[in-house]
Amino acid sequence: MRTAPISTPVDGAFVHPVRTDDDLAAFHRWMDCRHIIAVDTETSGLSFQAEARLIQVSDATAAWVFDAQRHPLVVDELANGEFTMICHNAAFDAIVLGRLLADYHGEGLPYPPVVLGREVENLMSRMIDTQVLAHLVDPRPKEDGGRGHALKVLADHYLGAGSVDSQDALKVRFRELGISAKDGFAEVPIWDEVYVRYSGVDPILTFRLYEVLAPMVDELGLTKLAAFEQEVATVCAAMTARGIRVDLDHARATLAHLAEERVAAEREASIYGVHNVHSPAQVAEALLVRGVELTERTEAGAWKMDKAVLSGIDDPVARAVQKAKAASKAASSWITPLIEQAEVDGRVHARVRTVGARTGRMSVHGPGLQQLPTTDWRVRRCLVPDEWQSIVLCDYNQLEPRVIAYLADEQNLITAFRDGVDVYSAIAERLYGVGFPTEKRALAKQALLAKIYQAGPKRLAAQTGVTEVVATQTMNAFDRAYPRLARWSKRLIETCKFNGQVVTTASGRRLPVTRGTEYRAVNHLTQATAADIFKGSIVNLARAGHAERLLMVVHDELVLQADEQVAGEFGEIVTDVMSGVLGEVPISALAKVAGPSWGHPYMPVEFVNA
DNA sequence: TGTGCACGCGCG
DNA sequence: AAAGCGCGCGTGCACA
Repeated sequence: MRTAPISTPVDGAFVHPVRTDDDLAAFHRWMDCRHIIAVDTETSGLSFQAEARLIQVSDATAAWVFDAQRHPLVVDELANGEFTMICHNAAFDAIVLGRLLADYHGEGLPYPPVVLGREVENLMSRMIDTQVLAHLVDPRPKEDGGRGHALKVLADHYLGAGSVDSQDALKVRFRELGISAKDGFAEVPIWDEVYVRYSGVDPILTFRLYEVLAPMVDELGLTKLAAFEQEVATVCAAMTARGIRVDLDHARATLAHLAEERVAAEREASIYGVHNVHSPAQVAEALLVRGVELTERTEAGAWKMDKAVLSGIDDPVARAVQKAKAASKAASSWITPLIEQAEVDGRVHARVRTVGARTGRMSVHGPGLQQLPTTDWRVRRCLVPDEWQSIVLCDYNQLEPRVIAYLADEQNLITAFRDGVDVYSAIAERLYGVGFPTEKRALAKQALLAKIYQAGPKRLAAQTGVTEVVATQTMNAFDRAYPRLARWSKRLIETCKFNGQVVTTASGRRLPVTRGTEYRAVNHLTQATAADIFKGSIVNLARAGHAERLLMVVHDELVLQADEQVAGEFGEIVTDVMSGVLGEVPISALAKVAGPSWGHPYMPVEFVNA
């Protein structure tokens, strides 16, 4: 008995539920000799351990839909087949399928991290991600004049307007069934016709999207870059699957301390009438009442009440508000997410968007491990290595300054890098002469960063505390001391204004130029080139056979774990992999053995031995 | 109740 | 003529 196919709003496309032996036989006849298919999964939610509900396999017109919990052999076939799998956001599906495989192989929760990582790596290595391809063709997010990279908008654009939105259709269906939008994906009956229809439509659109994007990728000269991104994504998906162990005892104890700190500071603030420290309007009001002069306004015209403003106000209200906000920030932005997002295995499995930024930089979320504070060591202290392992941190030395020196062919900077001297001191020396006052080093450093970010004197002044006049003099002196850098930036911006729609990095990565903000191209080119170098180190680490040691990536830093006894040597191996040259510019990295937690290098000495 | 914007703040 | 780039994510607040 065959189950009746379900029609779809997509032209010529049908969805075949696989519920009987005859359905399965028909699927196998369809699959025979295929070398490329689209794969998608539906889950009960978006968290790492969300339950798999449906698995969909398709070409451009036919989708086959499986009950994920009832078809172990299909998952095995996907994992061990010879075909390529097209997915939209492949890491998500690879992890869902990898967890199913671990289940079927009798691993059960919690999965051994390395086993799960290998399943995911194997699956990922045979997937092509249309989200990545779309990003390479046009990396602009919605908020930045682009389309973003959601399946729906990409289908609309590349396959013709009016494509169906499965998410919207499903939300309507959830409402019909009387289920909240939040719980819909967990509670909608597996064989609900609407659910199955739209679950099948997604891989069909993904397959069609691939057929359009693949030739574009080739025509734009992005074939090699796409393969490179694929390797990066494979390493990062396996890293997510393995996760990082959380010291939950330490996390809970820290949370309690932070609550005490917050309560004490809030009590202090409430004496002065501030009952909500997170309401800038209320804080401003309380300060004005106390006769404090406010000058800065926000974009929307309200009184600016950020850290920079508050720290410049000598008043108990400002101090109490800052203290309360700091404690609350640490608790709700980091410690609580670490506790809540730790899975049954006691680990966080942060996801990596390998093409997260429009520059090709990666971003991490769920939780956002790239933003953990460096000043409050208690937060990173919550993340610990596996048994008998030691955390090792390896980061590039001044990667972006080296990159911009290379791009601009600025010999006056390149010389400093080649000589291996402290580059910020070298800049200060060029600006202020031998024996410059030590505090000038920080100004010189910020001046270089200002060139990288295309900041002006106003910003440099605010950042460093010098007057705007001094900041202007500094920037001018910088341009005289590094004339090739100044000329390169100026020419790049002019070229972009004249005929620039897109600039490309050496890897071929496309960086669209937005009219009116052509100056950003200087930063985009620098940041994107640095991102390519960083990703190269990940690929090389994998090729050297050490990818399984990777715990997290933070823009120019690799967080790894290694056997305690060899952690120091391992750090050297990794920094060797990371190091190299960019033209004449040496690219170097430094390893640090952190030991029992990611937070240890950030602790004051008296804590380390305690 | 859910959503989007403004603001703030952490990182590189 | 002048321009601080790139993210994730929490709270407050207005509005559907």
